[in-house]
Amino acid sequence: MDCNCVSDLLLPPVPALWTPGFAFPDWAYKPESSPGSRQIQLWHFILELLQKEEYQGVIAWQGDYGEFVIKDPDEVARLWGIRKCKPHMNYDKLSRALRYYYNKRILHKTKGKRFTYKFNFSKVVLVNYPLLDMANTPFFLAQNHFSGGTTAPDCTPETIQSLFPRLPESGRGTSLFDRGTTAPGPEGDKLRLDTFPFLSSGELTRGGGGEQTSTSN
DNA sequence: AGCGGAACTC
DNA sequence: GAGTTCCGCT
Repeated sequence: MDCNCVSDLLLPPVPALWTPGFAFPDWAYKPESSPGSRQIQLWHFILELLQKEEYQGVIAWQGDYGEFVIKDPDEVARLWGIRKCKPHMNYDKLSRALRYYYNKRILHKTKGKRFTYKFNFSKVVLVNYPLLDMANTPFFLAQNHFSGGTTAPDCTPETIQSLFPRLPESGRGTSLFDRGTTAPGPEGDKLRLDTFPFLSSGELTRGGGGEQTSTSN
């Protein structure tokens, strides 16, 4: 009625554009919780932003594998607020939700680095596909993951946008509600098993709290 | 900035 | 279960 975010039907598939050198496991994306849904998980949304180049000024991969930094906390919070139709979202609240993932071991904080978190992809995978046979799975070949991604669906853009002071036109010139930004591209992204360290080594090892101390900040 | 408890919603 | 909102503490 008031905020019906369910127009995730006619969204085109997105090209598997990825940051060079950063092979991200696309299968981490849950097909069910695609672009339109307000039931999207936060970590999922984060992934969605990270996937798109236009948000690299806002949030981007940085540092170790699975590590990302929120460059513009307010903006990320705003985008999250739009997606969830929560006009009063802010980074304070968002970070609380992020903290929720600590216990779930989906995320953890990179200590010493501001606004920097790290994914536990091993956990992410287990959460989504508990019985997934990595070696031979259709997910690797035929994954139709996201589309217009960050596009706010039917939260009535006009309504939402009126609630949010900042305009998307500023800086990067990325319209939040523009669905035509992603051109259809080659889907032949052959994912390689050896790009996922945790499958063999398992990077989930964090003994008892003693972690790496960063050089910055 | 970052943390976690607690009450609350969906 | 997955946040959201509010809070006090470091």
